[in-house]
Amino acid sequence: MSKQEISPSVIRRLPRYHRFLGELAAQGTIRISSKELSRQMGLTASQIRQDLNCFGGFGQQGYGYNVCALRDEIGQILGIHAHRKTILIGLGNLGRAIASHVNFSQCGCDLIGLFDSNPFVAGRDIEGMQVHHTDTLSGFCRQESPELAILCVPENAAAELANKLVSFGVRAFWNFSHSNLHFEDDAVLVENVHLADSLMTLTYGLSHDSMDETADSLR
Amino acid sequence: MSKQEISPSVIRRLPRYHRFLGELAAQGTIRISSKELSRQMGLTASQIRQDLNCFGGFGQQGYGYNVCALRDEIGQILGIHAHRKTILIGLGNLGRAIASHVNFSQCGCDLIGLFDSNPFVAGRDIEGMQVHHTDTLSGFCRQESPELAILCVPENAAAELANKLVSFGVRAFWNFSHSNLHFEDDAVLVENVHLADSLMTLTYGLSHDSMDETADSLR
DNA sequence: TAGATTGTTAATCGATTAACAATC
DNA sequence: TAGATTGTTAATCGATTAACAATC
Repeated sequence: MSKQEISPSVIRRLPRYHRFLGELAAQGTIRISSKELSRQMGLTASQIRQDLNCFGGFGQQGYGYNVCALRDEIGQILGIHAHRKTILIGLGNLGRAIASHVNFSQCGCDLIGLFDSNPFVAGRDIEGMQVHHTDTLSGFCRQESPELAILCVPENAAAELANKLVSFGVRAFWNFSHSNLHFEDDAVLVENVHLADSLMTLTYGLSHDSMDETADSLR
Repeated sequence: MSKQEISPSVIRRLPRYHRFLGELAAQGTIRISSKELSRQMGLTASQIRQDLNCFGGFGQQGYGYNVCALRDEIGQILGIHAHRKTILIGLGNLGRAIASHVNFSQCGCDLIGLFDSNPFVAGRDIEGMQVHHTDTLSGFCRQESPELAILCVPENAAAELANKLVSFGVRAFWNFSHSNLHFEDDAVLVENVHLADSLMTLTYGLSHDSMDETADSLR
């Protein structure tokens, strides 16, 4: 159990810290102060120090933070060395893109199985992995015990599938179907990804931008 | 210009309201109270009423909200009827998935051009649209004046490309390259999407779950 | 009218920022 | 030592929740 409950806002910033520190390390930067890091990330130095001190004192007064050491600490906190067994269900356009585009090992995940309910897709090879038919999920899970499932299935199939997977022992869902998964049992973790929501904030921004004539003429 | 500046937290909830109201409408629900909607969405009724009242009084005391009318209002606020001219650059796995998977018109966007720098990709047809070579971007933008660009290019290509596009008049970026775009000029809108960040919050959750033995044994 | 539910103000809570003593 | 920068406490700010009068 961690010291205290860490707030979601802090947790959501951790991957970003990890990313920036990785870039700094790649550039050969050895040390960095919270002030300089805040400048580069567009945060305040206070916030960075507060965030990090949720987990421990990783810096040194008068010196700052060692880039590599801090990155490693954050990686540990995130659990990126955990090799969580992960399966992906639904190999349409999006599923295939996720399978090939996301760096799973950098996220602490091992992608060990691909599944699709379409018999013309099952059997094919994608990214050097064979796609299994969803009918074989039960047996696969009994044997491999995956912890995390990525859902790239149609909206109407997601809830039923997820329930089944929970009964097979899956404890976390990265859900790209347009549904809103939710489990009473909050031992089951869910990230509902709605890409369109992110695009719509741009649509909103464009409409409410003072530069914009369309919006102006509408009011 | 809108009444007051709306907070980003409210704006980010709008697409979600829109989505839920759409589902309710599809189910034939005519009216809904903030209380019932809050139950279904996992929010508080207070928050819903506060959020909506940023934009106007869309309800009726003693009755609640008309589902369709409210949905239309939120759609207007988001600007989903704007037909923003949109281009997508980079038709690798992810670019192709975005092009085919996202419902652009529902987001107020018209996807009018696909571009790739690879001459073997340029010329091909994707989703019934011809892919142009990135060399033709300048001319295309002069002619069509797209407002929004979706970047599915490699990290190292994103910043330079984005700068060029701004000079061509593009005012908003949906950025899937692993870079962090940022413009001093805050008339340029940016949504940096880092899919892996979302996955990592699950990794974190699995590691800090009390059920988890790996994490326990590490402390 | 009575009941329901909004719109809105006030209270609370949490997250961010500022300040500064501790210390490398 | 002097300077820099952390870790941490206190102050501020903003967002969420609660309460209730207005009103359909």
